[in-house]
Amino acid sequence: MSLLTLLRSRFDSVLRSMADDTGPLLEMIRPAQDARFGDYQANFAMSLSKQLGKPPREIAAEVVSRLQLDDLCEAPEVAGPGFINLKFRSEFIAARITEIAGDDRLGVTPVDNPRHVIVDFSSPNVAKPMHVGHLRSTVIGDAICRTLRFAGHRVTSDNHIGDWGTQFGMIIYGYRHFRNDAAYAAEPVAELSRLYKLVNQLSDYHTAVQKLPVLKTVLEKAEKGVQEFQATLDAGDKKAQKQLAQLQRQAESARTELRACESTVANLQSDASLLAIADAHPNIARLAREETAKLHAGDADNQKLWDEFLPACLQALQRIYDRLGIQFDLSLGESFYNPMLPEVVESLKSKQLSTVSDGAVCVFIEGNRAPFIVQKSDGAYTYATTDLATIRYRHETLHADELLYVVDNRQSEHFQLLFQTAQHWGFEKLRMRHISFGTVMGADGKPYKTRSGDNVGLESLIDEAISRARRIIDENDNRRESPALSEEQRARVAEIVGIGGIKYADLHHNRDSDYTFDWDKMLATTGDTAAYMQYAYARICGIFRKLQIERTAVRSGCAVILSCSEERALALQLLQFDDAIRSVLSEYRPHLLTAWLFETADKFSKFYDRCSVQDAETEGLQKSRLVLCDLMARSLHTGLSLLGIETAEVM
RNA sequence: GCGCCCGUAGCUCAGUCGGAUAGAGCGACCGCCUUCUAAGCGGUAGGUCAGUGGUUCGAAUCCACUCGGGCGCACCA
Repeated sequence: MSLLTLLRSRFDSVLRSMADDTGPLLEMIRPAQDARFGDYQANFAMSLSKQLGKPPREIAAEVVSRLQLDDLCEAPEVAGPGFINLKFRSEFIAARITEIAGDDRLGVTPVDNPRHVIVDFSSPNVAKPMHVGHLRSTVIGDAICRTLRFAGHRVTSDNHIGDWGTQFGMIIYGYRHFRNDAAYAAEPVAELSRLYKLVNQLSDYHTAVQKLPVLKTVLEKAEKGVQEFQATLDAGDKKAQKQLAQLQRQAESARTELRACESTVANLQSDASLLAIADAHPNIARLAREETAKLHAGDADNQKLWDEFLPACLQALQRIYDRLGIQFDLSLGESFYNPMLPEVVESLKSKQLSTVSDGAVCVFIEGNRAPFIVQKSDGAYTYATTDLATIRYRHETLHADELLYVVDNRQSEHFQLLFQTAQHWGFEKLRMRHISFGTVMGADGKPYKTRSGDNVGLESLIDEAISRARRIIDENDNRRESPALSEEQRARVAEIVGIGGIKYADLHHNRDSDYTFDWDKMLATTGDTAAYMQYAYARICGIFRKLQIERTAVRSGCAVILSCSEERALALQLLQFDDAIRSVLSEYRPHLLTAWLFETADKFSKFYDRCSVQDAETEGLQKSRLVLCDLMARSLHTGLSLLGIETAEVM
């Protein structure tokens, strides 16, 4: 049982006689903020004071007098306005460590009510190379799956691949008109990706050409508006000043948009051969859309091309997942749900959930102005329809209890509408949750892009991380009197550290926040990084190597002695792994696990610094320290593995 | 115009659905290797928690407004 659960159950029996609902009060028992206040603190007395009409300190004293805690804690102390400070007895901590020393689960008890959770993450489009925008979903989703599984839930990871959207029309169009056969034969995915980009570029060009005069007019109007307003402006009128600023912002954004448009046009026109192609395909955007429509309508030729393209595309994706060490139980793409879509719309209609508006079949959710469009006016279905079909399939066929969607926060409105529609549609019992996350930013404060403005490819990102890690490893090992690593080991460690660095950097931020991508911080050997944790792990392995002791030899029958504050702090920290896992899963926030890992590694480093294992005063103390070391190593290894991060025995 | 999110140390970020003197890492400065991996450890400096008002025993946290920034908003996914 976790320490918190244990404490709370003891408090619960006392609080029951004082309050109807003890839940919120028990929530207020937490790890102490400051070591001076002990290990844990209970803060409920103050909020209980009004309810009971007694001073908080009196309440706290009464609770303390009735508490049965002697076997766990020193005598509780009432402090300040009514805090109850708790300190575990060192004998209790030592006994618990001995108990879990041989436990594969490191003291983490499986959940009481396992659920079947389907986690929908990564979800790239095929034919477009994966880029840094897919990183967070992939890494966070994987960490959530692993943690849920470890906690005892049944988990199905599902990659909802975009394999049926408009990009296929573009590829088909490109393939028919611009294909380079030799390139296609050699590297089909690269060639398809080139074709996609080309068609996309040509479409954008024509759109930009059309938009140009409109944007010019908009800008002129906006600028004129600013001038006129300025002319009549009363300098003392704050409201007018604000209005002016707004008009100026509008003009500025019109200017930005116009410039972007102009540069799209200029870029293409600067390339004569490209311009010739563009001129020869003036309606490329519409024609590409029509290819998509034909595919969806069951056109045999397009279907044949799709069947031909898809395996190669999936294989390319798989290569990246293999490098990242990520596996999916299912990869049911959009195409899988295509046959179910008409029925979904029929069902919504028959339940009178939908209305037709401007020719489109829509579900209107109260409080939302925007409709949830399930069938466009041209008869085509949307991703809303697919998402509904997916929900039904996951619940009725896969028997999921809970669905998690690891998707960036710009889609939050879509998911709100989706979940509410699904609830009205009859899935009230199914838990559905959008696990949203922020954007990966560059040093310039804008979404992370290459210098030329393209998305950063995931493959090159991985390569870069590994090669940077390799440089650090070489430098360190070469500095030693006799290098500890072979060429093969260095290459392997570089992968572990490089990929671990990418993942850790992502996971250690609260997922809601945008975060700034920074190579130097990501692969720093100091501070809160994967490398620091991995290094701590390798140092422990070094102790066992040096003393020529098998790690498994200390997992049973060794008494734990906590002879100094560093040992005690480390031991207590290790007992909190269970609570760390719980906290991660309560709102699906992996950064709470990175925080625990860092604190643990930090406490270990202090222990390592001041408590020699080799030169322990007694044999018993050495054994005890070996127990702590082994448990520490396994906690680090397990904790990192829940984040999808590997460790090396030697670094 | 409507809606959602954000503003915390020089930088990057935490801050556990209201709790004690607001934390960490990096950077800066000062120390520590004849001793298990110094990719380590100890210490110092650094804050008007964007601003104003409110709610109460108590606010970075809740409410209102203001300022500043980001992102969505009808047939793309």
